[in-house]
Amino acid sequence: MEPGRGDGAAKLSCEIGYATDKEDGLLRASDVSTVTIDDVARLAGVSIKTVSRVLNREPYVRDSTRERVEAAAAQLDYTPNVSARALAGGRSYLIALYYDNPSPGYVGQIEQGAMAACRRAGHHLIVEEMLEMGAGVQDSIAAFHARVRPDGVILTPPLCDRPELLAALDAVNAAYVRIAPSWGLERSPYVYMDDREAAYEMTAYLQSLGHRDIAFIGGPLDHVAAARRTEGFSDAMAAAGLAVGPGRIQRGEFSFRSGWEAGERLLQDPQRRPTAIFAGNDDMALGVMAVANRLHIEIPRDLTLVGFDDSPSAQVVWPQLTTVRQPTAEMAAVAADILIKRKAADKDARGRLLDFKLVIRESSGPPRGAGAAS
Amino acid sequence: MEPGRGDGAAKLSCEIGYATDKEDGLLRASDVSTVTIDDVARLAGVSIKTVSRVLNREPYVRDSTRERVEAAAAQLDYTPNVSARALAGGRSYLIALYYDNPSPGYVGQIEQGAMAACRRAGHHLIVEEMLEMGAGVQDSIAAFHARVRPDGVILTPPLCDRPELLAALDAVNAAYVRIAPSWGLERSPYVYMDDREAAYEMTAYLQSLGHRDIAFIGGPLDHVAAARRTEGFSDAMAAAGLAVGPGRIQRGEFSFRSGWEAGERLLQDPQRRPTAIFAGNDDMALGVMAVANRLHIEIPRDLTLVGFDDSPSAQVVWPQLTTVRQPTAEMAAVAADILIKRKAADKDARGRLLDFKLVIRESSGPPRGAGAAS
DNA sequence: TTCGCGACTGACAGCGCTGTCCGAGGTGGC
DNA sequence: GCCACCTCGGACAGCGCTGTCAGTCGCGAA
Repeated sequence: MEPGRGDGAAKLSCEIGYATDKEDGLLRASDVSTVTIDDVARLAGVSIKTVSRVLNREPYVRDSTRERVEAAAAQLDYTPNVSARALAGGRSYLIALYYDNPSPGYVGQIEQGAMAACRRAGHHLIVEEMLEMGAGVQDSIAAFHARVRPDGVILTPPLCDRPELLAALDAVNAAYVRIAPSWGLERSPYVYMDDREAAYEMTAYLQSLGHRDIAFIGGPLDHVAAARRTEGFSDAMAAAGLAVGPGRIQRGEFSFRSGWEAGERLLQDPQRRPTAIFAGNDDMALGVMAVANRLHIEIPRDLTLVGFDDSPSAQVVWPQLTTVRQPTAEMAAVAADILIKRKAADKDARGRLLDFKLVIRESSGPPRGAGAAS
Repeated sequence: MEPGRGDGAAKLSCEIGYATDKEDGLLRASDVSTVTIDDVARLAGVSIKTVSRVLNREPYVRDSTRERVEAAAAQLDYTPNVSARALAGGRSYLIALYYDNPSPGYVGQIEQGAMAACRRAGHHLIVEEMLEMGAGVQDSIAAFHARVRPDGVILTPPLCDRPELLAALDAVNAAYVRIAPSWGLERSPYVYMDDREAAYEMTAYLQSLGHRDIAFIGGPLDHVAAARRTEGFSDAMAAAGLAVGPGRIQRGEFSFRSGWEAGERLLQDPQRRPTAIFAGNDDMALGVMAVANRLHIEIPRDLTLVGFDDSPSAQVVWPQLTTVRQPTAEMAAVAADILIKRKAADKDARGRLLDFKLVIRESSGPPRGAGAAS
């Protein structure tokens, strides 16, 4: 059935043979003869098991032996086969990334961070989109883990807050790390950043520019990170002794449209416009920007506008958006590392805090008519 | 070392046991006792091999037997283990997706399409970012294939046009499908859409709105799809008997910045502005939009602006961008299907053509002062 | 009735690797 | 100088599944 699968000949492992079949229409199977662990063992003059020990960094291998084995492996370009390892040992060398549907830019960042960490450790990333809700999730998770047995799972928000999902993972006894979870911090290791502090700093930055009448557009009520951003804004205003006027804190849904609507409420009346608007995420900031364009309010001359996330779109508008860069990729990398090392956060907490960064671009400036910044 | 790995007890497969170890700091290993193929065989009263036959849809299984096995499998929630299958049979049930660095939105779409196709077929998607160039690629591809042995590889543009990469894949005899390749169409199956036709139709749409002085911003010279878009534009203008004035075809790099620059050249002189600009991709269209905003040119009243790609940002600006939707996800799904079925495109060609779609949004309208459309 | 053939099923041997267990040396203490 | 102990290396049995091959059964043809 499979053409070109040499039977006895396949034993002559060392040589690299290219399959010669060119059967029309049939995709070539990858039946290049492989170098196996006992090729390495033979070349190094040791037993298979010793090679395995070197590979797995087990103790009790003489340095000289270790080096000989490593040299042999390098010479043959030997790489252990993941399936065989998974089958024999407990580990699959696969890390799964689950996501539902946050912005593609966000997921992309997460993916890259996780992938980098995996690559460093000889693991691989396998991506799963979890769309269905409710009971279906349990089944598909159970099935996935029975099939693949990933060494660990990375959960992105808002997925990482769904209780059925966590329950399903617990049921198959999977190791998982959550990124920026909103609750149940005791349930698993997690990685996060300080949203409150970031919002606080951004607000302080606006104040340092000379703004006193600053509006904030928050996110969904059930979104803990969003709440903490609002908190940071309020705290910073209070700390500076600045009043937050009525209607100066709007609620949005983290969408362009909701940002637009909040922007209209804030900017409609020329008499009551704030000099700066701090949107709880970039998408909403872009909504505000669209309103401003329509009303011929020039940014940053007439209005300072800042966002949060540093999404790709933030650089693809004019003026480019001042925003907060989340350490998204790093968070994913740390999460992957935790899973690969099979150790929860090294010391004290199970949560790992990473740093954000203010990204000052062109959409922010001193308020109109202000002299130098305070 | 591994706690809780019952030795003899592990044979009592049917029951689901949750590991009880709660060793502090140590992530739980997934050592839930598994239901294996011989549990199913026992329950169905057949041999392991027969279960395997049913699983793999092999012929020569009596219908009644098949049903009994399927019932048993369903009752036990049995799912075959991928690693074991990979080790024993030739197939890994893993499809790899290689990408370098196109826009995250694009990759996200590709991923989703490929993932959906994989899921339908009981496969999984494993994502690899190929950053390094040159010789490094060869090694890392060889290593990856030795480790993972994916059943097939999906190559996205512009990756799919790199000869060293194709050579490396050929060397390990991997099956791959390319998405929108620019050259070497005979080297592998591929999936694509008709960029020329899409650009032609978009141009015709602009003409139908009443535009006669239309400018086009093309892409990089070596980008075949870009060239075909330019071609479609030119052909449509010629077909309508419309002249393309000097400087009306600009070249960009598919980036926001290059769109901006082209936009400045096109819009700087109020006397010589086109009534419509067709940008070769959305990012460049957004660059033009930024220039227009700055110059207080109102879209679509003073200028019609359209893009190509339907990237996520296209909806996150105001006015929302009229553009061409590429069947990105479908292309990836088709690519995955080809690899899973292990058959090149069914009949005639190795290339599979998919349909695009014009997405009319708010950035396009009749030229200023025009009455009804022609 | 016997033969032959196609339909169907099962025993068996691995795939490439790791965990377990055991045994051979070497080392140091008394 | 002997034994206990530590250090290191190898034999062996699978992990869970599939390919191969050798059957067994039933049924129409000879």
